[in-house]
Amino acid sequence: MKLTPVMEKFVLFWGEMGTRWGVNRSVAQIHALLYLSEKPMTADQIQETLGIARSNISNSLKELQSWNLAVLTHQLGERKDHFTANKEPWEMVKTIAEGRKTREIDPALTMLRGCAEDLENDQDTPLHSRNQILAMQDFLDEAVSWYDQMRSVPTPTLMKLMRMGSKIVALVGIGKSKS
Amino acid sequence: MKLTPVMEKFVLFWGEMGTRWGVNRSVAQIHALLYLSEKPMTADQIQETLGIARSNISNSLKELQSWNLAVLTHQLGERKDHFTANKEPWEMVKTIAEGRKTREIDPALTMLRGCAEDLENDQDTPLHSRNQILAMQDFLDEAVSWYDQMRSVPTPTLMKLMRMGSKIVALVGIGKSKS
DNA sequence: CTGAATTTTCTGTTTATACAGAAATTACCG
DNA sequence: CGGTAATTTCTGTATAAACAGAAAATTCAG
Repeated sequence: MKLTPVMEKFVLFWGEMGTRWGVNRSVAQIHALLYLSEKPMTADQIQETLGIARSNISNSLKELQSWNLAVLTHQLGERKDHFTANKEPWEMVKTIAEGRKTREIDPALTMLRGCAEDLENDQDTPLHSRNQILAMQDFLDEAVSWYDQMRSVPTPTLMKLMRMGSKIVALVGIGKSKS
Repeated sequence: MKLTPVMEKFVLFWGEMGTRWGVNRSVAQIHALLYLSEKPMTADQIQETLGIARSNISNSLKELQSWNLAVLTHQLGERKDHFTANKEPWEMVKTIAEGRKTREIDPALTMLRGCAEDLENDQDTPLHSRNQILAMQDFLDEAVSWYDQMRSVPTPTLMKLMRMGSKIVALVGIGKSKS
């Protein structure tokens, strides 16, 4: 697939973007390409389009699959593996959120719970530091509990919630009365 | 300041965490340390505690300041610069969100707007790809508009909203009736 | 079972980032 | 206007990640 200048601009920027979020450039570029592409692409097609080494494509696709950001599909009568990405930005964000939660937030909570346990028989850690650690744990616990609930809310509902913006505050009636 | 084992565990983990989010280890460690510390710390104290080079501390503090995650304070009668971090997890997250928005989302939107402009006089880009680019722009526009509204909501209100979890969906009456 | 197509793993190279130590600059005291 | 404390910038080095090409392994058709 030949990229038009606009598509190239998009793919390159997405690649740069990725690096800032701890994703490597190739992975992000391939993801952008699949996002733009109407049809599933083979590793060879990706290679021709982006001009990066075949082995990198393979590893990057594996990485994208592990995040559920790319899925392997088969085309009728074709032997090669084809890959697609979800085309809905909202679903994409949800997928990324899910990945980051399991890879980063959950381990962080495990660590924090470990800290909390250690603190029970610890006379040395200053009170303020103890409290800070526990406060972080509480915060993440709450955030995860919120996330777990929102996860089950269907995307169209989430979209509506988002479009309400801060109007939601008045609607649920908090902030005006002291509670 | 001497770190107890628990504090060390926290700081080290935070450092690892940072690398996954595109922040370098030293920066994240220093931030964690300031988060734990009751009193503002000098660069020298940080150096003694974490054992990383003086120059790194300097650069890392500059980085943290550019994110508003560390602020320079002066202690009475002390000549050295002292640094503190916000101790509230919520405020911390808000600060990070603000930084990422201006550094990453805003430029992304600028790029996308540029693409949209280019697309006006572009006959080559396939329809599907056009639509994907525009869909991403719409999504980010909406997300930013939502964020701009939420930014002005006071933290305690945000906390209450979060504690409501998905109950909020029923309260605002969406999802049940078709709209 | 053989051979071609396809994908993955392996190995060395390049590139970018993190980092330390020294030098230089800046700020502040008497 | 020195002199010293404090901080930042500069320069080289070490480390880790990204990457390419080749080799190996796997898959599938006939």
